[in-house]
Parts: sequence; C-alpha cells; structure tokens
Amino acid sequence: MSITIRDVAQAAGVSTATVSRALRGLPHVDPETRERVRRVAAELDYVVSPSASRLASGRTGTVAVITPFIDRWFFSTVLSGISDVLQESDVDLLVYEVGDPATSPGLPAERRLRGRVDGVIVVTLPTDAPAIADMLEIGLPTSFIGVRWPGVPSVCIDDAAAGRMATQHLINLGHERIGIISGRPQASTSQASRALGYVTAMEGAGLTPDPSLEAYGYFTVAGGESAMTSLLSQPKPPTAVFAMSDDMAFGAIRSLQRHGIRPGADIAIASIDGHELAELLDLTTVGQPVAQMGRMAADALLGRMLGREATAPEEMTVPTTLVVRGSTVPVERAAATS
Amino acid sequence: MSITIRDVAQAAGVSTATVSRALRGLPHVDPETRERVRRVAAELDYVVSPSASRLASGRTGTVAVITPFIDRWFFSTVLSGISDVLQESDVDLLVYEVGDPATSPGLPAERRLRGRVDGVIVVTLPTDAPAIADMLEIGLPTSFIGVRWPGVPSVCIDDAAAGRMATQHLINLGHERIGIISGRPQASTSQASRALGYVTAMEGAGLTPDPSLEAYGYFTVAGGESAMTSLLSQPKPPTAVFAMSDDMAFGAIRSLQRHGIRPGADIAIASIDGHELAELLDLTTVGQPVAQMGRMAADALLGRMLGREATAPEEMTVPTTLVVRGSTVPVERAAATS
DNA sequence: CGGCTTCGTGTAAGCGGTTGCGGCAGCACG
DNA sequence: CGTGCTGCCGCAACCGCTTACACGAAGCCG
Repeated sequence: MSITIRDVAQAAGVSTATVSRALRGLPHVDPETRERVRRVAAELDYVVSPSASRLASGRTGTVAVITPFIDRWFFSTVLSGISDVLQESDVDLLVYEVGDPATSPGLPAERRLRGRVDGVIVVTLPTDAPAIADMLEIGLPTSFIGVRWPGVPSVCIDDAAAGRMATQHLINLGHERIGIISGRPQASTSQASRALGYVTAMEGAGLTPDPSLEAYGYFTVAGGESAMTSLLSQPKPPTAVFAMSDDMAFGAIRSLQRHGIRPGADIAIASIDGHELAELLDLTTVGQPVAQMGRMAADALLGRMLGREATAPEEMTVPTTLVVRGSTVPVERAAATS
Repeated sequence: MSITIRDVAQAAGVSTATVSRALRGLPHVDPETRERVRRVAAELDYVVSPSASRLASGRTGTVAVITPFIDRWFFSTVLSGISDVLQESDVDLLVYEVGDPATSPGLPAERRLRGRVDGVIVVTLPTDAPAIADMLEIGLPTSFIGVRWPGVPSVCIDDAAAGRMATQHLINLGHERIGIISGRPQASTSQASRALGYVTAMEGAGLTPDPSLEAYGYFTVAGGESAMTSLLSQPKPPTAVFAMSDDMAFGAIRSLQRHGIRPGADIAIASIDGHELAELLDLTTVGQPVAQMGRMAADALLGRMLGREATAPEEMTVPTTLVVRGSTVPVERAAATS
C-alpha cells in the first residue's frame, strides 16, 4: 500500500540501513550514494513513517504545550511564539488545554505525556505544586513560562517590578487612593509578586494600601468588570486602579463606562500585559514581550532536548516596559478636563 | 527500563494479546481476566507506548488542525472549541500554524501529515485550491471551517447573509453612503460572499455601492485603521461603514478616534465576528458562534474517522445574530447628540 | 609488504504493541 | 455419545524504522 523504506532501498540498490542513514544526513555514507538515495526517495514520494521511526528511535519529534487556555490573548500569543520556533526545528506541537487550574480537575494526565513527546512547555499554571512535581517525575525535558521551578528553565517577567512600575506611575500622577484588581484570593506566585510590587510602591511613597480597595477579577474581562463595580461601590472609591491584567482592566473600563465615569479623566487605570487592544482603549499598561517569551521557552526546551545543557540559562527574565496612554493622566490635567 | 505489555502479561499470568484486548475493552475476554489485567496494569503504572500502538494498528489517535494563525481571536477561539471535543474523545491535538496564505509559502508540508494523524481540520484558508486539493489527496478524513469543498464536511456561517444583515442594518438607520472595509483585493470565497451580501443589501435599497468607498484592511487591526483612514480622506467620506471583521472595525474605530470622530454619533460602523471585546468598544457586530463552529467541525471529523459516515451533514451552516450596540444609532439620534 | 585505521555498507536484532488464526474447553443439540 | 458452536486465550507474524555490530575494501604507516 504505502511505500516503505524497503522499497526505496531496493530501488536504490542498497540496504535499508543505508537509506535510513542517507536520508537523515548521518555520516558514514558515500556522498554519491546519499544523493542517489535521496533522488530515489523523492521520486517514490517516500515519507518515513513517524510511528515506526519513533518506536525504533525512542524520539517523537514532538513537544507538548500545557496551557490553561488557548483562547485568551496571553496564551494564544505565547502559543504562537512557541509554534514559530518549533516549526523552524521541524518539531510537532501538541496542545493540551487544561482549563483554569483553580477549578479544573488538574493537570493533564501526566501519564499521557509518557512516550508521546520529547519535551513539555508549561504555561503559567499557578503554583499547582503537587501536579507539577508529579509531571516532572516523568523526567521529560521541560520548560516553564511564568513559573519558577528549581532545575527547570523558565521565562518570566519580573512581576514585582511590573506591579511596582504600574503602581508607581499612578503614584507619580499624584494618586493616593489606589485600588487593586487582583486575580484570585488564593494567589499564584506570579500574582503574589505583582501584588507585592503594588504594596512596595505604595509603602515607598508613604501610602498604606487600603484592604477595602482590593477586588478580584479572576483574570477575565467579566471578572474585571465586577471587580471595578465593587470598588466603585466603596464608601470612598479609589481615584486610581492598578489591574493585574489587561483583560481585567478592559472589564474595569466597561464598568466605568456603565457608570458614566471616564477612564483617564475621572479615574486612572493601569495594568499589565501589553494586550494588542490596549492601545485601542487608550489603556496604560506594562507591556511584556509575550510572543517572545514563548519563543524563548521553546528555544530553551529544544536546547535541553538536544542535550546542550548550557545553552540557555535556567532562569530567564524578560524586560517589561511601561506604555503610558490616556487612561492615566496627571491629576491636575484630569481635573482640568472634567 | 520502562515497563511494557509483556511485564503486565507476565504479572497477570496471561499473554500479551490478552492484555492488549483486556485493556482496550475488546470483546472475547473473560470479565474476571479483564479485571485482573486492569488491576495489574494499574499497579505497575503501565502506559501503552503510543508509538508501538500506532505502528501496529495504523491509528494515531491524533488530529491536526491547520490554521493560518493561532494568536488571533477567531482562530484561537475555534481552536479552543476543537480542543474541547477532541479532549473528550481522548484524541491528541496537533497544531500547524501556516501563516497568512496570501503571503506564506503555502500549506504545511502535506507529506508531514501522512501517518502522523488520523484526521485534519482546516480553518479558513482562503480558497487556496491547489494546496487544499493536494492535501485531500492523502485521503485523510478532513473537515473544514469557513470553506466549502465538495465531499468534505464543512461548517460555515452564511457569509452573504451576515454581510447583508450588517449592511441592511446600516441602511435601516438611514445611511446611504455606506463604505466597506474588506479583507484583501483578491478575495477568498468567504470574503467574496460578505461583499456580495453588502452589494445585495445596497441594491435592494436602491443604492449603488461606490467603488471609492471600498478599502482593504487585511483582517487586521492595523489594516482596518489605515483602511478607515483612507476612507476618511475621500472627497465625500461615507456616513457609515461595514467592516468584514471585528478586528478591522477595531482598527477603524482607532482611526476615528485619532481624527476626533465619534463612532456611533458621527459615523456608524458595523462588522462581523462577535469578538469578545466588541461589547467593550460598543461595536455593533454580526455575531457568529465561533467556538461552536470549532466543536462542530471536530465532531464531524470524529464521526468520519470512526466511519459513521452519516453522522453529520456535509454542509453545516451556523446561525449569526446581529448585536446592535452604540456604534450604530439612527441618524436622527446621531444628529441630535452631535 | 603486513597490520591497523578509516570508510562505506549490509545484517539482523530489536522497539512494543496489534491481530489473524488456531486450539481448547465447555455446552447445547440431535 | 458424537458433532458443532461459542467463548477465551495463546501463538506468532507483522508494523516500518533504527542502530549495534560485523565485514570487506582502501589507505596509511613503519
């Protein structure tokens, strides 16, 4: 039915071993022979059977990406970056969408990965320690995005710095009652760091974070909206808000719109992500190079997979940059326009 | 090293054949034996080797999704829907991001799919006829999203109806000079249908589409922005605009903002997609059930793969619904508020 | 010129399952 | 009691490729 390596070997007048070597560019093959084999294989439109190759070699040429979501901006962008570099190296991309770790059953069947892939990239699973440890036990090369783990290459932003940067920006604008829209009550490390950045900036400016000015947005637009709504209902609402993600800031803006409050003019808002549509909404945000984070993680993983241990440093931190837009304007100007 | 089916067979006191049958729920196995095998396998933490299983059976338990992008809303949402149903059936998801078909080299190596997957889902590749035909030649079960192809199950919206709906809405509002932001000059079938819907609605209302009021946005935010900018620079700019995608409408809105023109009040704008953030931007849009389209395509594919030919109809059309928001208000009201 | 690398290639033993076929009870039926 | 099923299960032949090892032919050295 389908044509096999044997057909090629026969047609080229060599053994299957030689075909295998020739086609994969292995040494110890006469250049002339190699060329002939290549030509014959091309003529026959031969394709190596991945299954057979995998079984025999133990390598799958496949990498799994484990991500809570694939339909949210951050994750799909990361995925796209990963896909870029994997494709360059001719490695297949297997995607496991595992859902919100806070509510879903947990990691994918770790057992599912065994023998199925050569490496794994895990994207921002909040510190789901046991499940992760469990997964690492398979002994597969792994790299993380958004999580630090001893012995595993990981690429993160400096969350604390990002949180500090956004908050400091609001402080510099003259705000003192600065609210915060966090993710969830039980924080992941990344979230905790952003919160820490917020607190650090506040205290550095001699301000005391008001616990009543913290609301949870669960990293979604809808969550951000209700978080902002609840902040607005405080007896003394904030004059500025730091949202931990752009999506939540978007929701917050919607809430403001509903209440007839103008972002920027009436209340300042800044967040973290650098979402493509932040510009559209005139949202000040601390941008992170999301696609590049994906690329770096993939590069690091590929390095480990090929055994080039020292290729990438274990902990990679990518820079963030504050992008100031209309959602944060100095108080005097805001006052002037209102 | 790793434990194999032979270990299980030995531990359970049966042959490997029986283990294989027992574990896969095949008939002709004594319930008691099956149970024992299951227990032993669990104790040993046995996992079948995918490679071996694939090689022997010829089935891969994997589906490939071929998509131009993964980091754009429409595609990542479709992907997520696909992922949902695939996961339920315990089928792996391989993703091939092939880039904009208008500029990229073309489809993925069709040869790459051979033996690697049991089925393929192709997402909205503009009519890239030769490449698609080429791909279908492998004879893999396939399903399409956004493209019709004889003999292949496909799920689409009624693009013409969607285009008509959006345009008619603008007409009903009293607009006569209605511009259109299309994708690219050389249209895909889907794009052509949307354009047709626009023309149909216009002509139905006795209006003649003005060719100078068409601009190309290439389905991106940036493209939409420059398209709108060029429309505005016309000697007689449109009073309303139909954009073929929300992303382009977003860009258009940005352009309007830059020019100090208020969407809704000064110029009406409606588009197609039902993007999550359309509500935020108060954009009128014809919503399509994107995630569900992914789910349906996956279901149909799974059906074909299992040989249940008649499971899903070949051509599936999902309904779209016009969601009216602030970007389109009746002319008199618009005039009143301006 | 003999022994030793170095090259190029072939032989064949796996890799770990799947599955067609055949065997062997146990049972119903004539 | 013989025959024919039916239900379970084992045997063993693949599936198609990779790779350790062996082997012959050159090429090199002293």
